[in-house]
Amino acid sequence: MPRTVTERADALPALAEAFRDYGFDGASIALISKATGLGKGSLYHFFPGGKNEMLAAVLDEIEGWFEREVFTPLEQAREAPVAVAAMFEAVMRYFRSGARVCLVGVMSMAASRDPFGKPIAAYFARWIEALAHCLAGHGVARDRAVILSEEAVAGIQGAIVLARALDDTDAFARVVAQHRNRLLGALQESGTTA
Amino acid sequence: MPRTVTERADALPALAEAFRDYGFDGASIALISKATGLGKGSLYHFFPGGKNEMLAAVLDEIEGWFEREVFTPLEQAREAPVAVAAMFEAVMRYFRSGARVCLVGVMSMAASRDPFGKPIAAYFARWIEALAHCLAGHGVARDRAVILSEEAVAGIQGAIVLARALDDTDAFARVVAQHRNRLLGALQESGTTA
DNA sequence: GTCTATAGAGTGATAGAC
DNA sequence: GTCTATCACTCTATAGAC
Repeated sequence: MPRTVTERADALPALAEAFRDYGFDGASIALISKATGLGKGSLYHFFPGGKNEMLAAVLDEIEGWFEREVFTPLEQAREAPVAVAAMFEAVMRYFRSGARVCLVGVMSMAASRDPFGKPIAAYFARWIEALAHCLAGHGVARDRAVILSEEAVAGIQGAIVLARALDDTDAFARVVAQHRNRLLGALQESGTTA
Repeated sequence: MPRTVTERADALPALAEAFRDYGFDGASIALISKATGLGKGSLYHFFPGGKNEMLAAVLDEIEGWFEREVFTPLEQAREAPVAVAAMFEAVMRYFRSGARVCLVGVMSMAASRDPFGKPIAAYFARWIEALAHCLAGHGVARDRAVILSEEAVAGIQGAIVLARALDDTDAFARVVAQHRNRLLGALQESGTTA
């Protein structure tokens, strides 16, 4: 009967999806069990800390994904315009044009966020920092790079809210494109071409 | 023992606060009862539809407030720059510089939103429409007015997410100021001064 | 036997509804 | 206050891998 040799990490995508779809409070253990295909026994074996540990693991995986796919590429970029464009493409794909919510963003507004305040803050701070570093490294004044980055990251979060509210992924695409063009424009003005 | 002459409307502010602070799922009837000072009996007397009806009433009140304080003033504005500036001031106050979440925005991302999809969509559509009308009425090209408005409304929502995540109301102020200045700049360019 | 992954009955507490 | 359903979580039992 046992021994399906499942690893804890294998459950994370389904877990993340459950939290995204139903929220932290809304995702009951019964629902999570169904979503992951894991019995309660396995769930509590892998996550002895219960739901909190499950969410912590999911947030950690998300942070890891962004670190690899977004933050590091931005910081190591040789050509800022290419890196910035790539970031926006990655974000469009990841959030499915606003049809998929940002779990970190959702948790930042939830009451149940308290135990997760640090990873949540770190995610956004890291994103802004990486983007600003990329801009500043290519001639944009540091102060301006930071405010532009804050604005873009906030804009992406807001675009998700808008797209979900209006049930309109085009709205997401339009808003995100505005921010992309603004950043690319700032890079062009500031001119260190490579 | 009864007859404290409370009206249903009197409970709405406390109800709204409870939903904002704990989320729809997180706000239990027991908690709501304490927050409003109303017993369960009174709550179900005023809101026979239970929690769903409570949230619907709160969303309706919020929509009413924005209609009076934000949407209508924008549409009837004689001087667009003044009206736009006033909108941003009202928003800064209402959301307490990002310390207070937008209940409509939060609900747009929640799974429990299903029954509330229409008022949620209407709130954002109305906001964008009123703002775009104000801009377009003062010389900004219609298409540009719409995308600028979408971007600003999304930006405000994103600024709330960011401020909560970073626990930094200054970030909210900075991002919102960027959007305010962009709209005021667009009005200045387009020039029909009144 | 020991260890790990599994299923799921059973725990008390608390939910929303009336 | 009373109802039933469901909550997060615990525990026992067990099946294979060593």
